[in-house]
Amino acid sequence: MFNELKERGYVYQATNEELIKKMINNEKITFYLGIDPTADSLHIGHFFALTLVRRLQKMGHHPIVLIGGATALIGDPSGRSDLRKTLSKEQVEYNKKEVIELVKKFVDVDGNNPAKIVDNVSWMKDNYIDFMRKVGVHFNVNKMLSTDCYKKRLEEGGLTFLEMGYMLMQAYDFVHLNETEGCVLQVGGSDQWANMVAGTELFRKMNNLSNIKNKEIEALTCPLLVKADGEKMGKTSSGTLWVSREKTTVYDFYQMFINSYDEDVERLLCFFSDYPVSEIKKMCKEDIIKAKKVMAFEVTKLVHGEEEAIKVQKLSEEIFSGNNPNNMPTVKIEDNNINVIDLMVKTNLVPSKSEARRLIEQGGIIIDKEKIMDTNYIVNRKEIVIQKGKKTYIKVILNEKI
RNA sequence: GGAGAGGUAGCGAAGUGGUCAAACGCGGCAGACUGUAAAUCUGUUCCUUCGGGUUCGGUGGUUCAAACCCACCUCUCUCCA
Repeated sequence: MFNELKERGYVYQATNEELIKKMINNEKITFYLGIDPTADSLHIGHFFALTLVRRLQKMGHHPIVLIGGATALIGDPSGRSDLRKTLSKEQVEYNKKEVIELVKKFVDVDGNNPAKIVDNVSWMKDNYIDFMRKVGVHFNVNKMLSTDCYKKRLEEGGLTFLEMGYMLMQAYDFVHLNETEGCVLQVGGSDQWANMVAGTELFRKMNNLSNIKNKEIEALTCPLLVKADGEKMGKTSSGTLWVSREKTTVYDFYQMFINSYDEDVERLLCFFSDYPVSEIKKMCKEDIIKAKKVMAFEVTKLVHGEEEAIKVQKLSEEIFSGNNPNNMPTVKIEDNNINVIDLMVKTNLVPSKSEARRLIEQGGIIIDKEKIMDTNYIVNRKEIVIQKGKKTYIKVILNEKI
């Protein structure tokens, strides 16, 4: 079972790979993944980590998903070059609700091996002195500063004590979950490595168990979801790629994956589909375009459900084969006899009139299959399909009471 | 608290009284080529009623004229405590 995870590319760093392998293959363990509710939705990176949780859960291991209600108030400095904006308590409360709902969609919280969802705010109520005496003593600042995760913050300067506190909290979470839930493994993205290792070390120090075998707790990271160009996956021109359809439409979500680099397809299929690795390799070798389609479909299915995935795949194919399907992304506006430029701004196709004008001058606007070169073009039909560049299509219905 | 260095368009970074809507690089967008991929080449990248308008941390000031000079404020960094 461990080998399957490894083959699929989930295993990046491990505190003790042999031991983790044994745990996963021979035991039914309790493990956890932490997510800080720093936004009111999850992005694709969170979702990726959750697919590891799903896989472990399917193998019979017991998942805990920790929602970092306390840690979100501090803000993880890992890998950052600037101080995180501090969130208000109300904001975190709201985010928590939204995030929990999404987590419930992706990880089984019913059935005979339900995942448990916990919030670290419930045990982070210790007073400061107690916490510092219990946890703070075990942290060596020199050592903390030498870790990679503080590197950028250190280079940019201005690392605050608040941020240093983050690691102590996350480390303590692990110890606490071990005490209360018997949790022995933490999984997470590789950016969390230092925080996770801090947890295993804190555990050892607090229990003074360095020489007792089989009493260890372990950490396992999966690689960061990056594209072939090294950029983090999920950054789009309109912002982050979210997994809630209110924040990123199913269509945009699907398009994001269908536009992936060829080199990324195999890896993404390993993560987001259940096809055997050998078959995935074969698929990519034989027909990369087809494999890409399968990949985009599978991710969309996982995130938005099979019905939506089928719908959106069909839609995408129709649009890009030149047809104008009914359920194309549609915008309704009140006007009639409207200038193209105003229309483009009004439908949010472009942020400004200048941008609209530029696009037209460069031949990037096509309305009902006719290239528009005149910035004074007037649209007087009831319904048009407007195309911006090669990939953006919307249908506009005019003269509609909103 | 003291001393110094800084804050320029999405980012990095030039510019230090008029010729600056501000070089250059990255990123973004569009065009050509393609496979809704990559690479490459070309154009473009504050807003505009195309007259102009509003930008260079903030607020005042000097000047015919300020990103550039002065004062105060604010934020960041480095060194000292």
